[in-house]
Amino acid sequence: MTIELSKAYDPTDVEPRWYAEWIRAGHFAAQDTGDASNAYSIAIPPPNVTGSLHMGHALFCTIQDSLVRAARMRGRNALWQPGVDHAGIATEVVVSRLLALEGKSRKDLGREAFLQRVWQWKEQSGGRITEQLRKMGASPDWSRERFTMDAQCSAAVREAFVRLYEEGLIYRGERLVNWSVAAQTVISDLEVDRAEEDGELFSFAYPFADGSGEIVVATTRPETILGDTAVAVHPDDPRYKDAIGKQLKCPFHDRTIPLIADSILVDMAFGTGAVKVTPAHDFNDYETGKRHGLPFINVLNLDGTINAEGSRFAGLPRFEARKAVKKALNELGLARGSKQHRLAIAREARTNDVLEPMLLPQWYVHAKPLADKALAAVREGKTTIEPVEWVKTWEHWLTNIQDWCISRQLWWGHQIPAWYCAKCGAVTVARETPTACCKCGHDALEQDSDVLDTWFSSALWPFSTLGWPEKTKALETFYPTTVMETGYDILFFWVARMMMFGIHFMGEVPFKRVLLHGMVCDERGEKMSKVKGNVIDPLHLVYGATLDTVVEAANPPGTPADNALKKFKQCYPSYAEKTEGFPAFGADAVRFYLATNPPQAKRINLQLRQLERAKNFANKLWNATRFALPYLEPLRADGADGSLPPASAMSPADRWILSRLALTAQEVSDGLEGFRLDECTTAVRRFFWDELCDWYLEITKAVLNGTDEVAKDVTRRVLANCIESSMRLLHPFMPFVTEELWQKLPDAVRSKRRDGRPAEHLCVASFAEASEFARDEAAEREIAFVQGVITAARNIRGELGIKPKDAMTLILRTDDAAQRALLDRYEAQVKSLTIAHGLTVEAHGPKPKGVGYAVVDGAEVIVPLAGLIDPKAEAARLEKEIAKGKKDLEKCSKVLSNENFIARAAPEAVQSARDEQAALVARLSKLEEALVVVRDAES
RNA sequence: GCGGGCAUAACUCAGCGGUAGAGUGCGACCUUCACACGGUCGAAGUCACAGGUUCAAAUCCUGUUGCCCGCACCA
Repeated sequence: MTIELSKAYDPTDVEPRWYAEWIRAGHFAAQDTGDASNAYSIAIPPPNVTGSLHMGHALFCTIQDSLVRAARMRGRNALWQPGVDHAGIATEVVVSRLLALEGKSRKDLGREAFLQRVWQWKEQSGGRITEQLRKMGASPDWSRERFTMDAQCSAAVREAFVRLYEEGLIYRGERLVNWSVAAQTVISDLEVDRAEEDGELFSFAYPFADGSGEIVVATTRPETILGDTAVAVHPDDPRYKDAIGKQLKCPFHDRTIPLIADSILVDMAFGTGAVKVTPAHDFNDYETGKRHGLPFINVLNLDGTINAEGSRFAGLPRFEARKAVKKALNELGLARGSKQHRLAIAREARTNDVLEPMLLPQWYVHAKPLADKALAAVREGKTTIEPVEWVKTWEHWLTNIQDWCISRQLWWGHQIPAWYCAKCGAVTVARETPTACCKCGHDALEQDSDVLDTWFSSALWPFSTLGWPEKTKALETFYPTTVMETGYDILFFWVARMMMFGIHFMGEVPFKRVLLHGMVCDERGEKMSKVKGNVIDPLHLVYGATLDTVVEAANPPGTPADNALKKFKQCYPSYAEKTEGFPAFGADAVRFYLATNPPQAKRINLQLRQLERAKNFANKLWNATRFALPYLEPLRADGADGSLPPASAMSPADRWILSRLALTAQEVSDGLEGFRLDECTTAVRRFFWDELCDWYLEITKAVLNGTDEVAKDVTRRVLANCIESSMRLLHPFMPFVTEELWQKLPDAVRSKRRDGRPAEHLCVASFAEASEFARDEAAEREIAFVQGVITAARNIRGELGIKPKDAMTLILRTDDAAQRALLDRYEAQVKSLTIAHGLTVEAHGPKPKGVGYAVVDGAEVIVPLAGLIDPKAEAARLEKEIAKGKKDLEKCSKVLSNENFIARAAPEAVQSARDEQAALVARLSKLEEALVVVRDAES
């Protein structure tokens, strides 16, 4: 029964079949053995429950799944811990928008009902991203899927909060924070998006209270005048020196504020050199206010309207108030003009709302002591950060760390386990809901309405998912995790915080190695964003999509189609001419392509051509296997031996390809160890395509179609093992196509599991290791010689324009017995690969006329086809070769004529230079003789 | 302003002390019995610039120029 494969590989036919199989077999399940030595674990960076798969997810999925699959095949107890986080702000924004469609607000529903709605929404659409990860071939242990809001993770959050509070590492304090009016919550400094925008710098005058003139200041936020509590100048500024200490009259209030001197805040050269100070609404002014003991006047309500402090402007929304204040100053005759001004505006990422610095009480984590331990862990090598470039950034940030504001004024999240006593005002922080105030014992307690920052629960992820605070077998087995792999953009958000909490709560780092990847960008290197219209949905690449669909997904909803298309083509120039959208590249191709990017690349410019190449590679695997399968049929016989034959039975080509395979397996192994998936994929691609397909397969055709049954058996087994091993080496990167093809191979050649048990699927078969195959340098040299001869003959053909249909014969001359033996042995292959009709192997002799000529390792390749060869062209070709040789020889001789080189360089370097020189001299003399003969024929 | 990074073939990027690499693209040829999602051959780089260390530098050091990314930013 012969297995037939279609002519071209179709991922849409193959990919959907295997995932369910793997799941059914339970291959992704990790075991809580308690044995940490054989464990390999990666905690997934939990995607937002609101999200859908983007290229960044596809990238981490590829990298992590490749590492995990390789570990699993190597017999490690591999756990890829899956899950999603609750994404406080993002989710609340999404659900609030849905409510808005019904004409309702969050507050209309109330906390309980709103949370119900969020859970409902989460149940409906929260599973989307994990479904999408399955499409990418991800192999986490789904039975352990966690959610940051589930009971286990929530218990961990509460435990962590209470412990930190009891240890004095969490406190409540009033400070200036970034308030989002739109999201109705504070956000952390890290989540602030700053971008330059055009604004207006408005100038106005503060009159001195004593009537002795005025001082002019400027502002981009005139409404903050309502909260000014000083004007500052530089102490050394001669213009204002004498006025320091005087009082200034507030335009809208019946009060005066002082003119103070501050060298930190004030830049004499900017504007008038005088700055208004609003300590409750500006970060620099806040510091200034603390330095000078100024009052802090908050003028904003949480909804962004001006509060009672704003006198007649009270109740106006902030931007209305800005206009009104300007108008009023004009009317008072205090306006002193305005000008266009570029300034960096802070916005909240999800709502794009302008953030307002506000003085509000919030909960903080005292970060310094935690950060010091995280720093030490990396310095001591307990955790390594790769690529190493990031270590400096890590150091810089952690040494200058600010306390972490962990409270958010949201409903969706872990409510802070702190209760305030209505009677004495004391705070009770507890694991279980308390019934009495810890101080006065009264029972009138109200829980803090805020929730914790999502990153707080994410920071516990590597151990909360394993059951902490319980002492579980899972923790014992998999903590510390082996690798943390994520984007460099969340080094601070997440990696640093996991390190701090991991060390603090577990007493051990949460991961031994950190691997940071870059950002997937468009073809021009621009970060993907809907605003730019360059977002590509990875699943559109996997399954294919029409151009309309692709372009629609690239832009925000509602973008006009023609405009969207134009933007898209600008971002992806290689698609400028196309009309048909994406073909189904398949998950394997997307993965393979993503894996070819080195980890130190900060930007990964999505190159659709490269992706196409990856798809073609899958097709190559398919077709090479399709070609080989019929020849492997005898291995399906009962009791057939599919193992590698002894070296003594193998031909040089057999030993050569296995030697290359050994090298490749080593490169893949090294690449995995060093997180250089680019090197892994390059190595296997080269092996399979350039070596196995282009040479070995071609060489074996003559044998497999021949009559020598013993040779056929040997070749068949070598070929089968090469293909089988290639599938094993590639499986972590391209799980679907390799599984499909591996399943089609005869049983006798399919590898077992690492522990010797049979492997029903490739995904649990033992990984291919270099030790399975022998390096054979002699065979490598021999085949390199045969390849050299073939390439030289092809070169003559190509350069001289000898068409394939032109009958060509070859004369190969060498006095070296080993070379002659090889050429005899591979006569059929040399002929077929050069399309030569005849071939003679003989000893060196006088140069014949009218021939194409080349020298390979001292052997001569002669193409005696007088009728076909243009002597002029051949002369030109030889001259080019000679010029190249002379240049090399010159370099070589120059080095060797340097006495210092002979004396100081490594002896091997000197020897190899001498060998090189000798070979070049010999080669050149042969080529020059040949040139003379050609010129003879010409004249 | 402070810190970090990058400048290598037309493009995207490897290499990081011993004679310049890959893929794509480009030019020519080939539908030869797995694959045109293929095959063969070819052209193409003074490795940003200037110094220095070394027998030897794309590779190490210093400076210059040009880009990029963080952090802090002018009221």
